[in-house]
Amino acid sequence: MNIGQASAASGVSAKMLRYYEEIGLLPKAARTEAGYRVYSGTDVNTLRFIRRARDLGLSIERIKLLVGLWRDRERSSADVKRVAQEHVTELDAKILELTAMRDTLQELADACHGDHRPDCPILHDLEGGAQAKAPTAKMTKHVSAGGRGGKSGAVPCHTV
Amino acid sequence: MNIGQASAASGVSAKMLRYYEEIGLLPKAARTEAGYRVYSGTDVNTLRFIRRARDLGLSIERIKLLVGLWRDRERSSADVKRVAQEHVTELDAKILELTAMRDTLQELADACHGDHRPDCPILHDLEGGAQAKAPTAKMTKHVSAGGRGGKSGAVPCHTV
DNA sequence: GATGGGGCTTCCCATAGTGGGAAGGTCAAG
DNA sequence: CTTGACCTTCCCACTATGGGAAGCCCCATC
Repeated sequence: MNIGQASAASGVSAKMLRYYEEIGLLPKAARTEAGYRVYSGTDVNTLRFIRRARDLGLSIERIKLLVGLWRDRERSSADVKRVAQEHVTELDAKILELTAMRDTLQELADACHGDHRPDCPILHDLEGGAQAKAPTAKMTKHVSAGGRGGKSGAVPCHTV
Repeated sequence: MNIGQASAASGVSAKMLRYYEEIGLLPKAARTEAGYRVYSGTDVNTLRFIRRARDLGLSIERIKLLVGLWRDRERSSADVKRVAQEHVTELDAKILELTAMRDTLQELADACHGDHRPDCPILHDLEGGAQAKAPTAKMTKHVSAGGRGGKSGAVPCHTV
C-alpha cells in the first residue's frame, strides 16, 4: 500500500504520516526499491487509532503512550485510564478558561448598544476595567466562570 | 521609560513588546541615542489594553482592530460589538468541541476498570469504536456536548 | 577612572501540529 | 515515449510566546 492509499484508508494525511514517522510516533515504514513508503493493513489500524485519538484532542505524546499500551498485552487498564483522565483534567481546565472568557466578553457585548455612537463598555473595560472597576459591590475579577458556555439561555448568573 | 519599566507597568513582557512592534500592533517606539526603546504613559495604557484583550483570548488581529477603534473617536460601538461577538462565537465553538471530547473521554474512562487487567474500553474505542460501536441502543455519536466541564459544584447535568 | 552588574539590543531557535509548495524521481497508461 | 498522477525530500508559514547568546550601554561603587 502506498502512502496515498494508507492516507485515504486511515483518514490521516500523507503529510502527517511522514511527520509521525519522523517524530517516532510511527516506526520507519518499509520502502520499495524506488524509495516509496509501504504500508500494511496493520499499519492502517494503527493510523486509525491515532486519528481517533487526535480527534479526542490527545497530544502526540499521550498518543505515543497509548499506542505503546495498546500494543502491550501485559498492560494494566489503570495505566490507560490514567492517561485518559489526565487529558480530561486538562480539557476541563481549558474549558473553564474559555468559558470565563466567553462569559466576560458576552456580558460586555450585551451591555454595548451596538449603534452608531462611540460609547462602548467593551472598550471601557479593556482600557482599564480590570483594575478600576467596582460597579455594584466588592466583586472583583469578573471572570465569572460559572456559566457553561452553551447557548441554553437561562440563569445568566453574571455578577455584573 | 525603558522597555523593562513599560513591561513591568503593563504586564506585557519585554519580548512581547518588541514582537508587537515588529508585527505592527504597536507603532515603532522612539529610541534614545543608544538605541534603547522609549515608552510613555500613553503607551503603557495601550499596552494594558492589549494585555487585557489577550487575557480575554482575542487574537492579535482582532486586537489590532479594537485598538484602532479605541483610538478612533468617530467609531461606532456596533463595530466594536461585532468584533467581540465574533470572538464569542469562536469561543463557543471551541468550548463545544472541547466539551464533546471531554464527555466522550470521560465516558470511556468511567467504563474502564482501571485495574491490573488489560481489558480497556478506552483502547477498544480508539481501535475502531467510532465506527463499530453500538453498545446500548441507537446512541451514536457519543459526543454528548451537554455537560459544561466546570467544577462549580451543583447540577451535574451530565447526559451520560 | 576602572570595574562590575544589570539592562538593553538583535538574532536564532523551539514550541504543536498542520498545510502549502517547489524541485525532482517513478510508475502506469496510452 | 509522453503525459499525468503519485512519490520523495526540503523549506516555509501559521499563533504567540519563551529561552538564550553575543555584544553594547548605563549607573553605582570603589
